[in-house]
Amino acid sequence: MKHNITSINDIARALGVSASTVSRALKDHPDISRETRARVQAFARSVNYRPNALALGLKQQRSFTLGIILPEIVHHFFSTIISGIEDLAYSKGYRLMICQSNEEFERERINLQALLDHRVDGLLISMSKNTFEFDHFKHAVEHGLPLVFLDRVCKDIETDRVVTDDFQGAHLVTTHLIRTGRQRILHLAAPQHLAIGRKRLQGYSEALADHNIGLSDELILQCDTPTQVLANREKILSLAPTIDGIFAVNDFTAIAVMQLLQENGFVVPADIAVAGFGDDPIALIARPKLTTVEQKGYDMGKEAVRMLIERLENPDKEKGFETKTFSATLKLRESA
Amino acid sequence: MKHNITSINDIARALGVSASTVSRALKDHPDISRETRARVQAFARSVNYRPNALALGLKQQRSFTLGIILPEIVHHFFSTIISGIEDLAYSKGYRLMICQSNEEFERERINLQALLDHRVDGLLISMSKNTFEFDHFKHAVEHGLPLVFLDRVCKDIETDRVVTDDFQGAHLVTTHLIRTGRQRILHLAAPQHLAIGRKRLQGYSEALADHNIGLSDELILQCDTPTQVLANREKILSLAPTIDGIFAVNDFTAIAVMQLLQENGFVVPADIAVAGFGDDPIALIARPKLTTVEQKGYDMGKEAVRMLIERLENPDKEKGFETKTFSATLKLRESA
DNA sequence: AACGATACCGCAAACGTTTGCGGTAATTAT
DNA sequence: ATAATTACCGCAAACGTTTGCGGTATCGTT
Repeated sequence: MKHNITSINDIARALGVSASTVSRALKDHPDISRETRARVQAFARSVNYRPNALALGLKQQRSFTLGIILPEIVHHFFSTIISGIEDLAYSKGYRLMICQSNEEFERERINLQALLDHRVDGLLISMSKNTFEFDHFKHAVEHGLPLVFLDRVCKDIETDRVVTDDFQGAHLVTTHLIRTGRQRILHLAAPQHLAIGRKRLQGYSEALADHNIGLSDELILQCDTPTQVLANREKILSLAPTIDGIFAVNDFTAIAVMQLLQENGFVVPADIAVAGFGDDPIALIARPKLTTVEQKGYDMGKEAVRMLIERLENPDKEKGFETKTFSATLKLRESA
Repeated sequence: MKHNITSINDIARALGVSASTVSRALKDHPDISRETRARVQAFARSVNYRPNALALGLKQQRSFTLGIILPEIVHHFFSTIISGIEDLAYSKGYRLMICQSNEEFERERINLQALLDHRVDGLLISMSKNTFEFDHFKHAVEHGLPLVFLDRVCKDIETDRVVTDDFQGAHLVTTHLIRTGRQRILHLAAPQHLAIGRKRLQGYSEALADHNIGLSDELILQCDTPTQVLANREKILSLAPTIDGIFAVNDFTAIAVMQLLQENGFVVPADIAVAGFGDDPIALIARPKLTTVEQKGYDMGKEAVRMLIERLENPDKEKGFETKTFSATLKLRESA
């Protein structure tokens, strides 16, 4: 609804000049006399004039808005990403339109379409777990829209990416488990169509191989949420007497399995060492405190939006796509 | 930058009709013949025509965008609020522009101004902890923009609100502590210019009074973050031998103080019972599991956006402002 | 005095969409 | 045959902003 907001046309009428004079005066354009500029600026201040971003966006073909699609906002890692994005975007004068896909392909597609309709200047996307088809991303990129994939990247689309060195992190933490005497390590894995799932499993596998420990299929379980820990409780408990370590693909899953073990008489880390991936705040709250791999959500978010804004503000600079890989850091605590 | 996106004008040229014909045909307007409507619609589909939301917004004076300002996105409670908002907004066809104030008044003010510039249809705001002056809210409301305050409300502005029954929750949990034998209960409070801080302290005070227990100023400490628990560690540890319960204003603070006590030889809940407010996932991760008051962020977010959209979609319905108060539920676990 | 240059402002089109209302041809009623 | 009505489409203005370019008055040079 019309909110009696003052426009350039209103100012023009009030001062008896044209809208183009007002527009130029507000920009301190030398074609407009100093006197007229001063009159217009003073009046604009007095009526709290603010340019309409919709009109500006239509005229300039820029909306100063970035579109973000993440799987789940409540997931701590994703909320730190958003926080990092928002902090830098705010300082650079960009607004954020944030959507969550809730791991649903269709919702991701519809949200992406809506962001395109709103003429966002660029996109930051972490792909849904259930996205197996990428035309919606292709469509966006074909429009020349800069897009940075974050964490959950789509390998079919050539574009900038910001990821954690999942392989390295998994390798580090598995190596740590082995070097502290663990030999039979269960890996609670993410779905393998996700790069992070694959790379963390690869890191785990390679670390075992590096220590001449054979890979055992029965020690790899797809289980990447607390809900799935519950769903797999019988399996996990039947394996428990035969293992001495667990590397879970994220902290929530690690803590869920740790608590399951503790509730069933196992002592962590004495009986079974447990490690996660993420270094969420819960890692410090859990007892024992969780050994995990730090994942720098905030910094990743900041870097992703920095890369995006660099493309937006240098559109003619033909720059090859980059993948920025954040190194993983092992956080040694009590659980492993 | 122009992304070669098809406009109504492009379709009009291609089909040899006028833009107004195309616009009407796309809306199945009876003034346009069936044959022309069919031709236009088929062509629009074939070129993936999508209306430009900026142009639509300018013309219709509606942007189908809601502005949200919250203190901190990484704070679990706020991320659940966003999730609730986003789920309902998505289903009703609204986009979200989300900003965080980082508890800074100036950033809240600038973010609010930017949302107004973008002509968001309505606002959902949880006030910054450091907001003591409300002209920026008044300015928004004076423009006739619907605004719903969430959780951290501003009492000087008449508008819709969604809150937790902080008083009731605090009363419930303090009563529980008393009824399980605790007599000297430390309250770790939020700043008193925040309604939630005041009401939770009031609930605590009233519960003590209800049980003929005198209120002691030395048992009220402003301390509402883990960082402040560290800052107040000497004070808390000097009080510890003289108290038998703690009611902290939020879960993070409760768990931080619980861990401080445990690290200094106290047993929870045997020596000192500890309760929080919020029922974040960390409540279940902490050991002992935290007794706390459930705060329904997701449902509050959903309700807030429902109220906002109801006003947007019924602008002529003169409806008094409401405050929806979500009841608090005590979650009894092991820490108290 | 005449001509050229400059200061200062406004016209009009454009971005993309919607819609009130008018024009014209075809159809229907008298 | 003529008048009235209707179907179907387009013109033009509007939402709010920007900007290329032209008009006019004033000033400076010859």
